[in-house]
Amino acid sequence: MASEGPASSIWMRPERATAGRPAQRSRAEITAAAIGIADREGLDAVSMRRVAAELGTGAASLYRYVDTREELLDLMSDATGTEYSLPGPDGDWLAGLLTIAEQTRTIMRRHPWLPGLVLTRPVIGPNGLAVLEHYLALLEHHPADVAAKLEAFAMLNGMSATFILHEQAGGAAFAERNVAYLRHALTSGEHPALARLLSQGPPPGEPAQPADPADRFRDILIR
Amino acid sequence: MASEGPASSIWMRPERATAGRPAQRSRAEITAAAIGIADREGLDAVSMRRVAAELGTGAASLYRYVDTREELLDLMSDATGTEYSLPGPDGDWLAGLLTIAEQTRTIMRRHPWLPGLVLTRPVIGPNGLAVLEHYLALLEHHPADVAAKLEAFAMLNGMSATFILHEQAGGAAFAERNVAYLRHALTSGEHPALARLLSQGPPPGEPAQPADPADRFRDILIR
DNA sequence: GCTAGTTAGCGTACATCGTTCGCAAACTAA
DNA sequence: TTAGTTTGCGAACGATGTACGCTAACTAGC
Repeated sequence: MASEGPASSIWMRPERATAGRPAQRSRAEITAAAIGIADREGLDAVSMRRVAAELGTGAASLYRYVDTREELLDLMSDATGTEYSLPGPDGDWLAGLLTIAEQTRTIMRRHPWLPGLVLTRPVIGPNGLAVLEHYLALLEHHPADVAAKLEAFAMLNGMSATFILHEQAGGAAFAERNVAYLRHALTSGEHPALARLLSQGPPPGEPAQPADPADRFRDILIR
Repeated sequence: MASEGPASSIWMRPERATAGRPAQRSRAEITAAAIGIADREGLDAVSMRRVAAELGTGAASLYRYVDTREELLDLMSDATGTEYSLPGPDGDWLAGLLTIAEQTRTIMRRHPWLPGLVLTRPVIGPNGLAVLEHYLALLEHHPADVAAKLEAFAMLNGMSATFILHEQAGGAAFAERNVAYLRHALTSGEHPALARLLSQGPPPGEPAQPADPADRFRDILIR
């Protein structure tokens, strides 16, 4: 019986047993394989069989390391926490926050599947906890109470994820469909008011002067 | 051949053909059934077979109305746009924006699956277009250019979705797991720094003075 | 009213998915 | 050496999204 109560996370279970046949693989190894597939082919390509094949093993074997596929996704999410560089605080907490947020953006651009996971299935593991710890240390002398700080952390992550999601969507298939429909709706002659409102600038989809997303990101966060 | 280019939305195809055997159902009818299931049993329960069964028909029949399941999700997303009440602008654009955002919150609470869809699969259909039109009308005399307004609209929706997602997560299974792990990590004796930082307030998971989410929502939006 | 032509309804089938079961192999502790 | 425990994993199950192909039901033109 490896599974415990209904509300326990994978990191509360020991990774390896002390007795019996030793495991050939590790959580980290499996997680890395899954992340590689997701980076290359998208999150949907991360099936148990596909990950197992990547490791040269059988699909059922993975269930010795992970209770469900969703737990594997949790491992992937948390693993990206190792990509942060968390220097000691230097007194300027705003600058510290911006540094975190900008690293978040870099990491999420490196792993296009991350924003979706963070938003739909937020999870805290050892690495996420380290980031949270750093964040709280930055704000140690800030007057706000802990609850507010935690909520702000959640909103900061959520906004970053949302921003990167939209940033990616610029060239993705979804935007094409939406732009196509917008054009269709405008061309159809209906919506004269909308046409007038939109005519104040360039047509959607191809801004004449595309602002650097990094700058826009910073502007939105700092306001 | 019903499908066109790779990047065209469902609303660019005519709903009903002029010739041939007339359809027994409509997009709206199918969408309503799907929304009902999602409201009651969650988005995962919205399978083609399940929706078809709800309508007393076969799964394959749905493909006469919709090319893929994802298109059905698009229909569901856009259909929620009919639940807005969009009064004519009265000059106070900030109040107008807040009214929209608060309706967004109400609608997303009524359809718990909506925030996830909005974030992962943003889509614009006829009803979403009406909301966008109203939003742009509110800001008609605002000095910002159209691109900035569109981006602000996207961020407003994204932030609303993120907020409701976290609001819902308060009692959901994910939070339990995370809180359980946090407690586990703190109890384990490691992370003395984190323990100190968190001790400035009540333990996580059970805030002593839970603020009204509606107020928090307004505060965050207005700042 | 008849005949083409076109579309809808849908049973069936297929590939793929997450997951479970059960057994043999491989190890630790005594 | 033995008993106990855990791992690896082939095979199977149920559910999923979707393509195919047939029949039934309709419209348009005569």
